[in-house]
Amino acid sequence: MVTAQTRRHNATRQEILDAAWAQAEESGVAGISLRELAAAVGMRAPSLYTYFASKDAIYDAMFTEAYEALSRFSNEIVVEATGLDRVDALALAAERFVRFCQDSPARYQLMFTRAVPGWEPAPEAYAVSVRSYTEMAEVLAGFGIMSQEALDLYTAVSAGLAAQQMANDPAGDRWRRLARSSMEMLVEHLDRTERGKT
Amino acid sequence: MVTAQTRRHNATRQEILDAAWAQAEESGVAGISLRELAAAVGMRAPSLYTYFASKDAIYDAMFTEAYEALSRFSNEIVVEATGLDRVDALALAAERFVRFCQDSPARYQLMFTRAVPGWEPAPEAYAVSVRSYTEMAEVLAGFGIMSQEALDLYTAVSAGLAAQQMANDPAGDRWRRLARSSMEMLVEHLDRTERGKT
DNA sequence: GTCTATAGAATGATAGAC
DNA sequence: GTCTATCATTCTATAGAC
Repeated sequence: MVTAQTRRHNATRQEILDAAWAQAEESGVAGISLRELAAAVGMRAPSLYTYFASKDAIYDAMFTEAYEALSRFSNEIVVEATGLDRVDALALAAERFVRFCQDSPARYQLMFTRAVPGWEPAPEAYAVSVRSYTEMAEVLAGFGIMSQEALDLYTAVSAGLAAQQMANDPAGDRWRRLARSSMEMLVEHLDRTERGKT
Repeated sequence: MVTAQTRRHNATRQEILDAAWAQAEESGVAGISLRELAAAVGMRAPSLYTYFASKDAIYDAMFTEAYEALSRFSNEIVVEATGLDRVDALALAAERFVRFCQDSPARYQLMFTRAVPGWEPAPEAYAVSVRSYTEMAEVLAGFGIMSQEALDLYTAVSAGLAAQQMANDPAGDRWRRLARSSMEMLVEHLDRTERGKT
């Protein structure tokens, strides 16, 4: 049973996480300081330890939130892509994925680069990311990406669009706008090479 | 004129940089500590300031070295690709580029992710990276990548192969081995869409 | 050019009062 | 659950002797 007390506890926990994201956007994921973070939610640093066992536990919670957001993203794409053909669906997914990355550079750092020296996700947090990947694979299977190799090629292209966009034009659309043509490229390649594969 | 003294000075500078790379591979680029770095070359931390004006200056020198290595890489590719057709040449370039990234995860971090909070390359170091990019564009033009859009698509695909390889299989070849098929994909796409473009 | 000593600040984390 | 006080480090960087 969820008491009023635990509800309040969880709400405060969430406030801390939100402030942590804000600070990560400002100073980089590795630049989070517990003193500053506490100040942002009207506390002193030691009080944070009521809500998180350590700084690494905060990173784990953020990492988990990030992959939960990616799961929601996948589900949204499924809905929006209903009735579209393969190329349109994949183009939508890739274009939105680059947007998802641009929405939060800090989140991108945390999810896809090893930005925090000495930290790696705890097993439970890592499991969330694996589940999110599996969901994404299922969504893409619905768009005709059936083999492991096709999936790896799709992830390479969309990760590449995102990586170039984030590194060289984080606020623009220089690579994002290539989502459609790159997915035409991918689909025609798969049609040519994967006839009859599972 | 280069005196024996400045030659020794430069040699020590290089020793420090080599040790910095070693430490970056060990602890991440952001994890370099001047005390440890000095100890690795048999000095105390303050002595480093004879060779570099600041920690950021060390990052700038490393960044410069990294892009100089990428320039040498481009030149090697040109030599090795002599006589190959477009697809073979591009496949070679992409496969080697992923290897180049895998050769040094720390270098990859420094070049392509914002891994050091609060640091960005000084103008002079940045200029080296721009020059390296220009050289690479010339090499790729020789391989039939003529338009800006074609170049952006090529960089997206090869950056994507590298990003996925580094993030998910840093010691393996799961994405690197897709270099050839992804370049076939790219070339056939360009042949289809870029007939008659400059 | 290298050292000792140290400034000056920041860090994550804990003890224990309230 | 929050606080003050503080531990125990770590950090980059500088002053000044040799």
